[in-house]
Amino acid sequence: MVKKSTKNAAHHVPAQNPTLIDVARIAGVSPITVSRALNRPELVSTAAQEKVFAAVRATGYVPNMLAGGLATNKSRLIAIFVPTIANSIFADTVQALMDSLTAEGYQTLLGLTGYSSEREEQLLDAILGRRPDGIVLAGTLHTDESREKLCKAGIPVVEIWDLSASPIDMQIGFSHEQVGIDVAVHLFRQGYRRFSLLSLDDARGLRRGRSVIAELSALGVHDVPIEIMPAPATLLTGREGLARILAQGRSPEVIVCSSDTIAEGVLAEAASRGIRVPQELAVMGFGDLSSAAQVFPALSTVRVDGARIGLLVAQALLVRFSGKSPDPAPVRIDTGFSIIDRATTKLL
Amino acid sequence: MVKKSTKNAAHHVPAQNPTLIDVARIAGVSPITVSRALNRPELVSTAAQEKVFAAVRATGYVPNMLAGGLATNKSRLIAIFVPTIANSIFADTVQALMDSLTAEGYQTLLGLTGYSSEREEQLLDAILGRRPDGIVLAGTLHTDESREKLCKAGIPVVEIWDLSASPIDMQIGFSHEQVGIDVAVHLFRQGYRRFSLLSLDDARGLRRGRSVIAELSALGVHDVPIEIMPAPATLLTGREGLARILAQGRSPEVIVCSSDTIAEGVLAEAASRGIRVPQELAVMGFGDLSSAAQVFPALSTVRVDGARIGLLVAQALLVRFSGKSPDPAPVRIDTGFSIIDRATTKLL
DNA sequence: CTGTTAGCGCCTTCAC
DNA sequence: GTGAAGGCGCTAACAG
Repeated sequence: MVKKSTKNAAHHVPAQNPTLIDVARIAGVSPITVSRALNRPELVSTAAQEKVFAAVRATGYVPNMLAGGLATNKSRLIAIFVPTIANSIFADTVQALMDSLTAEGYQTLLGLTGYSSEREEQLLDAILGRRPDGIVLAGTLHTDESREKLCKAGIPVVEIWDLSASPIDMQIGFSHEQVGIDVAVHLFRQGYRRFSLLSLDDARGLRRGRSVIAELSALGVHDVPIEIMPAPATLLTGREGLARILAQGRSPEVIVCSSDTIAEGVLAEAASRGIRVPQELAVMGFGDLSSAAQVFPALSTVRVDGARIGLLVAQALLVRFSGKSPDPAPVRIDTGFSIIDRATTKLL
Repeated sequence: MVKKSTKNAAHHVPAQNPTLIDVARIAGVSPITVSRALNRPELVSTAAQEKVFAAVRATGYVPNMLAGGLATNKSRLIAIFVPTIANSIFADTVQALMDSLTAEGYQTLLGLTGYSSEREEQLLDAILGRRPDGIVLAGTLHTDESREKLCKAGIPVVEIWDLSASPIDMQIGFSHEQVGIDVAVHLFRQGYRRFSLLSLDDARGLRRGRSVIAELSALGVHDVPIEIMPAPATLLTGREGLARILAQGRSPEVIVCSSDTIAEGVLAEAASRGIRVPQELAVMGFGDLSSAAQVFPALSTVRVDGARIGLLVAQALLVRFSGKSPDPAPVRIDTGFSIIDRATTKLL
């Protein structure tokens, strides 16, 4: 490394990022005044403020948040864990959350947990090292150590897209069991009796699926088969899923899929086989991913308002940060969902 | 705020995150030895290492990277700017980049620039404040001030998904002009003569479109119309786009779209109007978003290997970071693209 | 191989 | 309304 001391030599060297002290010197005030002018301007006279702002502009000063964070023990960083962002039902949530937080001066650290719990552990450590002010969990945390570490971190945690028992801290989501029940009842009322389920090997998807099966059973429809596909979900997953179901000699009237991506694959496979949807085969998805209806007028789905969840999460966190109450009110919001029936009505 | 001093009182207080000093005390070594054991274990005796690791485990110590970053002037943070992540052609790139960087101990700061250049400015400031070690630009930087700030930040910058003139620093992408030329030539050779373009109001999309028009003109096909839709791209954009084109009384043989999302909308609109694709209307997309072929066997597209770009970016950055050369080799990689023709062959 | 000293850039506390 | 001193947690640089 080249030693470039001699602070005075402001020749044409990249000049090292200017610091608050540089700004103070140029503004002719003390460093702390600069700090205050930038962070709590109400504590500083207008005259001083102007001198400071001028100096900031002149130097192109950008506050070093690493230093600020170290001093205040606040990073203004929120970590959010998601299995993946490609083609993800969480995309809207992440986007909304980031938008809201950015507007309040927070940044987001995205953690892609993927499908390996080992990766997840490492990632958690790495991110905890950044001392985030809050953590949002969109996927499930697979290992117990992870959960423990989270708790010990002593920061707000929001689990989203679910309402499990045993919350770590806050929860903003909906009941996957209820989804299963509502889907089952809805389709049953439409007149469907021969069901097949197609699910990703994913905790929540399976919970929804089991709930569908249980409810159907209560309605008198037994032995509903479920085909489980390995992660990750792609369109091929759906195509192959339908192929398998048909290869088993089943002839369902309706296929309930654990995600829209899979459902779209089913539609593609049906199309390539000349099966008319929904007349010969109805398809139900989940997530209303990318407004699937606009491409597939015949796809019904369970719509979850991902953006709203993101918004609520941001609010909940910001309230926590502003809150003085040492023992904050517990947050547990059921955001609900809605069944969008575009074309499952059975044509008898 | 409740004052919780008296470090000895390790009763059942959340105990404040343990610091390196706590670990050192417990391990019976000096703080710097702990630091070294964790960061450059080769400089520390095995005996000391073991004492340190034991103490780390006992305390659940997680290094504070804010402090570390401040001391080393390295944040191990890479910022990446993308217009949006929902339904984005950059998703694969982001995913691949994050995966590679995470494996090397770097984290990613995602910046969603959206479509407002004002937002972009703020965002840039906020992120520069984190002192990232590198910046990746997937979208275009709209304002000149932004570009200047970037340069003055004095860190590696990688512009991706493009090969414009006047690079800021490194470039990893392909020529959008070349895409236009290749698409034009390809379709012309297939026998198409009546074209319509449908583009988002987006700098690169328009560059591709203009290039298609110019090349077609060179081939003797003139007056190719281009319909420009406002951002953001959704499936509705495509549907409406086709509707407009048809409403103008045009009857193109092929529609060249600026993105797969738009192309999928066109397919949906065509389907709802009973227009057979590709027999009556061929459709060409761009990006090969989420392997569109698997859903739309009749959609041709320009395939870009987004994941590979992400990988190359990570490599380029890591080389820079390891590199001692004060004047590193310039990086400008043409990743190319390929035209995937699934069904544009004209059936005469 | 290990420890000491000093300081990264900022903000808190307390004084004026 | 402003400033001076000290420290946040960690790691360079230099000793030993």
